[in-house]
Order: sequence, then C-alpha cells, then structure tokens
Amino acid sequence: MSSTLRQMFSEIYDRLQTHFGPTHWWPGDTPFEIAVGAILVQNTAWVNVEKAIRNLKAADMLYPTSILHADEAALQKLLRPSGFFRVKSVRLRNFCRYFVERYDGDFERMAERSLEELRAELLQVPGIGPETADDILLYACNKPVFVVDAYTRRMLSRHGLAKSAMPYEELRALFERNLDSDLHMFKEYHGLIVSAGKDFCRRAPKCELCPLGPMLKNGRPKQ
DNA sequence: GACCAGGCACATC
DNA sequence: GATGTGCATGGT
Repeated sequence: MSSTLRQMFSEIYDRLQTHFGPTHWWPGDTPFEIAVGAILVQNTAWVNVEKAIRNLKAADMLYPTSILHADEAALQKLLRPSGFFRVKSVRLRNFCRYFVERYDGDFERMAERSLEELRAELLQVPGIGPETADDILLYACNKPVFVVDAYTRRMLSRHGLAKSAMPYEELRALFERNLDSDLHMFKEYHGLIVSAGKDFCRRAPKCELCPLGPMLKNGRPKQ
C-alpha cells in the first residue's frame, strides 16, 4: 500500500507536469517579495495580492525596514486590495521585525539555519501559521518542505486520497513520506497543484478536464 | 447580491 | 481537542 501511494504521488506529478509544463512557481522578483506574498495571500485570491504588492512597489516600500517603520494607516492603505488589511499589516510587520532583528533582513543568512530550526522560529511569529511558514521556507529560503494548501486538500479529497479535514501536519507528512526530498520538485509540485486547482477544480465536484481524472477512481490507481 | 478566495488567532465548549 | 468566529476586499 505504501509503495502504491508512492507510485500514485509520482504519477500525479508526472501527469500535471505533462499537462502544464514548468510553472516556475512562486511568482516574485525577490525572496522578500515571496514572503510578503505568502502572508498577504492568506484566505485571499492571488489577483488581489498582486495589487497590494504593486502598491508596495510603487510606494518604494517593499523592503523589511520600510514596512517595519511605515506609518500604520499608510501601510494599511497600500494593503487594502488584498483584504484583511488591518490584521495583515500587523502580521507583515511581525515578520519584518523577526527577519530584521534575527537575520538583518538577509535571506542568505536566514537560510544558513536548518529547516527544522527555521520552521519552529517562523511558527513563533504571530500571524505565521504552518502554510505561510512552509511557503517562506520552500520558496524564499530554498528548504525542501512540501506546502499543503486549500488546493492540495481539494485535490486529495476530490480524488478520494485523503479526507479534507486531515490536519496540516499529517497531509504534509503524507507527501513527504511518499516523495523523494527534492527542492525543485517540491516547488514545482506545489506550483502544479495551484495551476490545476485554478483551472479545473474550483467548483465542479467532478472535474472532467482534470488531468488526474482518468487515473483516479475511488482513491485507487486505475491500471 | 450572495458567495467565495492558496489562513490564522482566539474564544468557547 | 474540536468547533466557531472575526478579519475585508474584489471577482463571479
């Protein structure tokens, strides 16, 4: 059974890759922009996050110290299009404070530490939960961790591979147990799930266009 | 005009 | 420890 799951996770990746090609996920010019996006995208559509990031860039504010010392009302105004702007301004500042005080705003220095140490630290920052921490670890710090998000849950539950209520850590472990630990592949796998989630799995209970459709039946691989 | 979107923290039971 | 709720904008 374990080897079956392993084969299945591998085939899911292959099929998505064949269908979508390279995703080059996550979008963002710098690791800091990636971290900001990871916080702003919490329970929010990405198109709205892009607007807020554009605002930050236009205001020349997309730097840890700029955000840290920004006027609260001014920061909130820039974040407005991404929703939840009052909590997000606080969460963004919490991350920037940690990042500047501990690593002098330098992702290379941050990445010198181990995955486990960084994950524990990030989860201590108020406003950074498991998914946001793993986004930052994988795409900004280049640590091989598998990101689980709403699309991932949806894909697994739609295809009968896991219950959507399964806790985050269990889902992450499920992937990490059944995949080789490979940074590039983890980045692409998540990018592919996002692509598939956006294009095929948003509403339909059965997504007939889904590249995984023909493979999965009741959670078992179809020969 | 309802409903949803790549979460998280906190309160309550 | 499970479950519910506030946070808020913008697209469908």
